[in-house]
Amino acid sequence: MVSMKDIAKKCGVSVATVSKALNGYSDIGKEKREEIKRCAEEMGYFPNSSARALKTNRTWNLGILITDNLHSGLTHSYFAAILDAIKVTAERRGYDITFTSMSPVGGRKMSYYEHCRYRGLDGVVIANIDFTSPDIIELVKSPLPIVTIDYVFDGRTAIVSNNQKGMRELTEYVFSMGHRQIAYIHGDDNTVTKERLASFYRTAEAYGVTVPDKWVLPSRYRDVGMTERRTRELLSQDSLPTCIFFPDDFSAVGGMNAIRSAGLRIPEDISVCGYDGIPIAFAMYPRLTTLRQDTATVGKIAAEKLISLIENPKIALIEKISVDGELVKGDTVRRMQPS
Amino acid sequence: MVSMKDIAKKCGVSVATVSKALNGYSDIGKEKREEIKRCAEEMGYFPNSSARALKTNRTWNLGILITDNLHSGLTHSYFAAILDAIKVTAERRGYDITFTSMSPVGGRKMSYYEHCRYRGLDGVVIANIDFTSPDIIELVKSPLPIVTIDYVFDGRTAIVSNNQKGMRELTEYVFSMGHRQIAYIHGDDNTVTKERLASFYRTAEAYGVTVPDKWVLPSRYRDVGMTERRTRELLSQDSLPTCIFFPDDFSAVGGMNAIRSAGLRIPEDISVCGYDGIPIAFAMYPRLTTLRQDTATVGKIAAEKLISLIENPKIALIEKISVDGELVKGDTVRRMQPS
DNA sequence: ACAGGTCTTGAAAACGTTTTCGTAACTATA
DNA sequence: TATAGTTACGAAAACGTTTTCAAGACCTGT
Repeated sequence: MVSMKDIAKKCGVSVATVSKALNGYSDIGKEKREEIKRCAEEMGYFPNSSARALKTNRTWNLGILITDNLHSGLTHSYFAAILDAIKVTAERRGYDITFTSMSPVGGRKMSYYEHCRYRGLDGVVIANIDFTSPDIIELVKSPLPIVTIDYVFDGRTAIVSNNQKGMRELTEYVFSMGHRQIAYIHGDDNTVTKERLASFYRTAEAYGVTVPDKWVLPSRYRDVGMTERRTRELLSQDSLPTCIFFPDDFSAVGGMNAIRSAGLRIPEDISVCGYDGIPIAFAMYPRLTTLRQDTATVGKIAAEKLISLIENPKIALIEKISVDGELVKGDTVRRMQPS
Repeated sequence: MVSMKDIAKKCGVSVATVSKALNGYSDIGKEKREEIKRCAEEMGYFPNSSARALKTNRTWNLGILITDNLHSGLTHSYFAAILDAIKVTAERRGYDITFTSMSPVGGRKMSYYEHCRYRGLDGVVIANIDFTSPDIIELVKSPLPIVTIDYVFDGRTAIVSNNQKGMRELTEYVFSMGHRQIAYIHGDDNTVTKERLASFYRTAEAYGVTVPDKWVLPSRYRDVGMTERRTRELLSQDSLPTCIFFPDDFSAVGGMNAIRSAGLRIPEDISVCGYDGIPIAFAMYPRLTTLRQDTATVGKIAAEKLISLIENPKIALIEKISVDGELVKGDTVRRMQPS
């Protein structure tokens, strides 16, 4: 491995001079700088990030905390898409991405925060995780630059998909299509769900519609089986809604199966909506009516805000940023005839 | 940040002693070792990975190269699942995962290999990438421990999903259901596709069936639109197959749309198969007949082999490991009546 | 010719570890 | 008691950088 020392020797200068020439300091003569740069290139020199980090306390490395209890959030297409955007943006700014776990190193378990210190990460993005766990709290309370996704901590920058507006748009669309009997099979009990539910109720109220409790059933995100069962329960009631909202696009597939095996057609007999806008929603037939969350923007902003928190700790603002989604009308909500 | 120096001062010993006590060297007295360990714990000491890496040339960090030309492979559920398994396995063994890109650092573009050197990665997993690009070739020819996924390089360990066997099983199943007219709309022209195609032809031949060229059409993996168009073309021919193979489960959705909008039912009028076994395949109705690739095992073995390559460079074998998938019968292939 | 200024450069310390080698103090053996 | 062997510890160098500070070289204007 060729180091600055080798370049210094070859060029007949000191290591300090090489360092400064390569890092663009102004106090190195033009010809000398050129020569050193050429030398470095020729010899295939590359800096050693460990040595640099040791000296500067900057690793140009961002941590990602995206593991949920079951699995890593990678198989969750919403978070995978966000991670993708974070990665692209970070790389463009010269940062790498490292996963942050609680794995044991050298025999001793490390907390998330300890792990981040160990690796010297410049900052961390936290997403799709149990935000109430003590380990996360410790990390959030630490002095590390941090950005959270879809969850807000006091005094920390957060990027959230605008569930309130999204749900409102989706609900308004359904109302505008003439529906008045709407059921909502919703996801796990967390802040995202609370926001969507609240927005759902508020919008219905604005239309003067009261949603009966029996039409609001709990399921879980991405749980096809449970959503299918809940849908079956719903369909066994004596009065049926004309439209059903599902927790997300994926679980909606389960719900739609339940509907079809009950002999009902979508959307002729019953309309449905998903949430997320995952690729399959655009591909399926009929195209699913849903609200596409703007994962690309969420990820991009998360990375940008984190980096500005790192690079301008004085100036950077602590913000809560809402990213709007986009209504995808699709074909699973039919227009009701005015009765 | 508390360092070994602080512990040494507090315990009245030298830094060397602290280092050895913490790393379990045998030449430190039992009581002293205990005291030092206790001290370290109390003071909240954690090692500095940069300093350690600088000295030992080991980072306990694995690189992942999974970016394809369009986007990062993260949104590709097959690779996301593999990455997930790699991550879990690596973490269990004390390694972290860092993405390896070609981003510019310090103004200069780096090749993949340069990037790996820069970060001091102990090894790299390469997947879902253009294996013919010069940058990849450079990396593969480098002295770095490397494992490739679904592509074989000479003298390098590779983990491949057993496409040959998988396609054979799928084809045999379809034949066993009485089908003799089978079409194959296949994916991009790469080694995976070649293997599947070859296996498809070979199996058909074993059943004494010749597949007409007009029934073997090129599409692209995960391309719903193109697969839908190709399917339409296929359906416009005057003689129709009784079963269609699609590039993968995702694009199969497009194909199925084409079939249905031609007024044909699945599987009553025409049978279909996907490939991959992504979650949606199990959720859709009717359940898709497909071949589930064992992503968990592929990822796990990839990580394990890479780590043994790193830790036992002398002993570790260069291998080509085939991971079998599993036939998922589903409900999209109907049993043909013997005519 | 000299003071003061501007450009260039290098010596050296520091970052936090690991590891080699030396040595002092014991312990066992003859 | 002298010798050899063992055990426990520390001094110091090294890894590859960055950065401060001093200083030499070269001007400029008086």
